[in-house]
Amino acid sequence: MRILIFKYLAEQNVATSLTDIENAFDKSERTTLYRTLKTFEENGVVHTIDDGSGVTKYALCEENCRCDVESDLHLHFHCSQCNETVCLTNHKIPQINLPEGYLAEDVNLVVKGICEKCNRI
Amino acid sequence: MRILIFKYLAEQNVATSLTDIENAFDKSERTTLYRTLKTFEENGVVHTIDDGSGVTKYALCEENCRCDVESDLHLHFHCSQCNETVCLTNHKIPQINLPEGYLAEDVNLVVKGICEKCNRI
DNA sequence: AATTTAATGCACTACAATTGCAATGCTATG
DNA sequence: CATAGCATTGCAATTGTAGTGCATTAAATT
Repeated sequence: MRILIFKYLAEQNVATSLTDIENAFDKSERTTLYRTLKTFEENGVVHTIDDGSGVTKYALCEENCRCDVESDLHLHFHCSQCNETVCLTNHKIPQINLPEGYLAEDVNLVVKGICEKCNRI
Repeated sequence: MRILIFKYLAEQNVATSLTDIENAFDKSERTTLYRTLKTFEENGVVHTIDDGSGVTKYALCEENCRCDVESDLHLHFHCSQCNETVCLTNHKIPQINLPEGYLAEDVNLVVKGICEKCNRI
């Protein structure tokens, strides 16, 4: 089952919500998926994305992803038209200057707009 | 009632969740607050922040805030210790380079870590 | 084979977000 | 002043996601 989930995620090139996965496998249970994804996350296989749509989405980590040891530094793009979220892994988050006394541990950067696919139509 | 809510928000220097406001006014209803805030948001009085805590937070827009006409460009800091979210209105979001074909409409940048207050303790 | 451990499925809870509808209050106009 | 129309508020209920508890099944270890 975990392997199936992994494969499914590998096929997607966009971040996928729990419900999406659930619909893809109408065999399996939400709980299983939920816990599987949690396990994946703990072991640095996937990372979660909060794209502001109110639903947590999941995406496989890249080969050299180090989101388990340091913050996940690439940005995400959420299309307000097709509602898809893509990882722009090549677009790193620029250095953020914080005021004195603030200590950054993690950075979440989500850009909303129209994705390339919808823009073409 | 709306004026009371506005005043309350003006007193806060951190972004405030619906529940926070609800507790502050144990007279009023969630629905009223909810709709009031929605009205405020539509009219550019407040902006909502998704700081990743799973709860939408609200903060008054600045004097010269133009988040109704263009994206709200300042960043937010969410303290993982005291759980407060502050608007770092002086810290603008740097220009983001997107791949060809992508059109940005809004940018949401939340930095998580330890805030100045908690860091001092 | 028996015992232990991991994985799965079902049922349920918790909480934020949201909506429908009725009741109330306010305003404008005849 | 009456009343019709609209905005605001309150209550109840619904939706949807996240998460937990427990029993059952599958797998691994001895």
